[in-house]
Amino acid sequence: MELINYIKSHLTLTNDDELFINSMTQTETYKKGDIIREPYSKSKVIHFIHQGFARNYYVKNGKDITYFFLKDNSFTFSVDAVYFNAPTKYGLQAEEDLILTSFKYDDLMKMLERIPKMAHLYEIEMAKFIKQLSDKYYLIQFQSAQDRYNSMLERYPDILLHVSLGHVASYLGITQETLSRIRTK
Amino acid sequence: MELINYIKSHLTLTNDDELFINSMTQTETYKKGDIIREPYSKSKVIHFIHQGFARNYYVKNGKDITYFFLKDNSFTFSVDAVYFNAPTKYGLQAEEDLILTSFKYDDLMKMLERIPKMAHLYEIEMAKFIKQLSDKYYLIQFQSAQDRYNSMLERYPDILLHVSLGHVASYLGITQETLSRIRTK
DNA sequence: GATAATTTTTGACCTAAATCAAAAAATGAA
DNA sequence: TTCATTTTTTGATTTAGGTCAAAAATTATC
Repeated sequence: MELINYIKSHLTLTNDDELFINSMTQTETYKKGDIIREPYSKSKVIHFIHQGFARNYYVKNGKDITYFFLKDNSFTFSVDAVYFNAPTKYGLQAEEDLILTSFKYDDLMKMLERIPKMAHLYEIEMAKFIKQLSDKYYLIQFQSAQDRYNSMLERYPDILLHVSLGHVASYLGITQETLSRIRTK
Repeated sequence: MELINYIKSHLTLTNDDELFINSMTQTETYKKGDIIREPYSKSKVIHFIHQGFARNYYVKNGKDITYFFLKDNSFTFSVDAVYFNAPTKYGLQAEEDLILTSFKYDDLMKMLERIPKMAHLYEIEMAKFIKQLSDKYYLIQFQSAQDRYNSMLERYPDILLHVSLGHVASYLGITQETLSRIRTK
C-alpha cells in the first residue's frame, strides 16, 4: 500500500495536507539483495515499505545476523540515529524487490506540527515496534530451538516463504545447520 | 526525583500546568517484594519510579523470570494493555522499597492535549524504552553467558548491587548456577 | 542468639545445539 | 545444457551450559 493511502486508512487528510506530505516524501525501488542502509550509518531517514520484504541485519565476528524482518506496510528507522544521534549497528537490506517511501525525521516533525492527529498514528507505530521487539525477546529468552521455530511458523509463516534459511536461522538465534535439522524432523 | 521535577527538568511548566498534572497523578509507596501489578493484568496505568528499584517479571513453567529492571527516574507500563487492550504477560514487583507516581494513560492524553510540548518528552521516553529493549536483545541473541555477564557489569553495575542472583540470572537468560560459577571465575 | 528460611555455591552428570567438514541440491549464468 | 556458485542437508564430534542434588552461606524471625 502507498504511504499516503496507509495514512488515509487511519485518518482523514485534506487535499492540502496530502500535497504537503507528498512534497516531503520520496519513493525509490530496490532490487533483491540491495543494501538500502549500511550498518554504522547515522541516517535519520524513516522508510515505509510500500511493497516487498526487507530485513535489518548486523555483522558480528564476520557472521551476518538478521535482527528483524520487515513486511510491507511497516516503518523502519534507526532509533539510535534519530533519538540518540549515534550510529546504528543495523543495516537495511532488500530481501526481495522493494518499493520504499522515505522521509526525514525532521520532516516528519513538520508534518506532525501541521497535522497533529498524525502524532497518534506515529505513537501507535512506535508501540507496534515495541510489541514486536518485546515478543521476539520473549521468544528467544528461554525457548528451545524447536520452540522458536514453531512459534515462527505459527506467527510469521509468510516470512519463511520469502527468506533464505540462513537469514531465518540467525533471526532465531540458532545456526543454519540446527534449523535445517529441525525442519526435516 | 519527583515526577513533576523530572518533567520540569525537560521543559518549563506554568503553575497551572503543574497543578493540573498533580491533580492527575497519585504517589504510593511499596515495600521490597511487593507486587505492584500482577501478570495478566490489563492495567493502563503508567508508573514513574520516584525512588527505589523495580523489575518486570513473568512466570514460565513455574519459574520466575526477570524481563526488565527499572531504575528510578524511569517509566513503566504495559504496551499490550495500553495499546492493544490485551493482558500483559509481565508483572511489576518492587526489588526494594519504592515510591511510585502513577497516572492513567487516558489522563496522560489529557495532559498532552493541554501541554503539547510534553508529547515530545513522551516520545523520547518511548524511544528510550525501544533502545533498552533493542540493546538487551542484541546482548542475548548471540553472546555467551560470560559475555552477557560482562556487559551487564559494564553497563549496569548498579543493578547487580540491588538484586538477587536468581533475578539477574533469569534476566540474562541463564541459570543461577551458571551465573554463580561465572562470578567466582 | 538460636533456629528457620532463603539464597548462593559447589559437584557430578547430561543434553541441546555449536562447530567443522563435506555431500547434495538448488539456483544462476554463459 | 553445462559449469559455477550459492544454499541446504547430513554426518561426526565437541562443548557450553542445563539439570539435579546437596552443602555452605547469608538473611530473617521469634
